[in-house]
Amino acid sequence: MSELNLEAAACACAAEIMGTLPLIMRTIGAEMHRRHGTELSAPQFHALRVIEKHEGASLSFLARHLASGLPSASKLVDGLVDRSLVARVTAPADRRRVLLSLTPPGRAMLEAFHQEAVTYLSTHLESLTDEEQHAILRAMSILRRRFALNGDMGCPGAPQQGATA
Amino acid sequence: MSELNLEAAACACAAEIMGTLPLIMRTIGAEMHRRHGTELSAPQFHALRVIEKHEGASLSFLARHLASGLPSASKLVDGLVDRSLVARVTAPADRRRVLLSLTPPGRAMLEAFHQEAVTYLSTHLESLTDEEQHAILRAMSILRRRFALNGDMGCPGAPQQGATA
DNA sequence: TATTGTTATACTCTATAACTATA
DNA sequence: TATAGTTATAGAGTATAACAATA
Repeated sequence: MSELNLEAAACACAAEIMGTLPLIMRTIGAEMHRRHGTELSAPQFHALRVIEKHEGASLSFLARHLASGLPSASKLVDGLVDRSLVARVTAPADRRRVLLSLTPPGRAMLEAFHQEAVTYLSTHLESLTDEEQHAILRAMSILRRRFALNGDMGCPGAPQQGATA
Repeated sequence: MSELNLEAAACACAAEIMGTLPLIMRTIGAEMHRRHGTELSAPQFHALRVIEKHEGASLSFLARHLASGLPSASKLVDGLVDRSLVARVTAPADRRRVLLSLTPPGRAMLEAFHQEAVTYLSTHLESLTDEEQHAILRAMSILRRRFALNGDMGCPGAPQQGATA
């Protein structure tokens, strides 16, 4: 019965997560949208974050991290390149591939939006006790380890070689 | 300096949340999409959850909870009504308004998807220790209180009366 | 006149399929 | 032949503006 209890506890955890995370994400999204309109959509913000963390990422790599298809990622990048937020150049070593990187304006906009979201979020957390804040930090640390993308889903630019197998 | 530290701690919390929550949400979304394709999109799932929790909600109420405009909500509901997942009837007391409710198939589909998401999530949490699971439960409880919609954003069907002012 | 909701139109995001270019 | 990416086309979601119906 201890295994059964473990599973029940995991499900209880999962249900709480399903009841809480979407609420927080919508709260942040709504506030950012209220302040900046359609200046930077959630997919665009996400794409910038991936490219920032993986400078020189290929389009396939981005698509995997976006959990979307190549055409979607390609079109998304089109818009970011048109607005000079992302640079897209052909890879010298393999001219089929592209290398993505942030332009200085792209980096600046990403940093500004991220900082603004963090600051907004923190207004909801300031009145918490030290102990409560530490509980959140600890939970985030546990969750991040559990949900971290396995092996970074391949090198930023390298072709896929059975990452899931 | 203690106030400064409190603010810094809140920002650190916020940054961890920004680094963790989107990752989890994308993981769930990608898995659900992998299993069910476009059978039920995230906005549709969210709309069903709001209507389930607030039977008889008006379109305005739904739009507020979706953090979207009335036309978006109207079109979203169009699709759900066309698929017989949601019932939309004119309110007898005020014929300008509509009352939204789940149909039995709508309720069944929502329950199935929610249960599946919870079960999938729980597979990531089963191997955690009791203490780690409790840390997550506690953090979710704290966060949910902080981000709960104030006063439910008005009664489900009632007109807005300066909720933000 | 104010409020609820819909329709018209446009843009972003995503998906599938067909295509190009490179390896 | 296989892989990386783009283009073509279609559908969902959202926004603004204009409109209809009701209060």
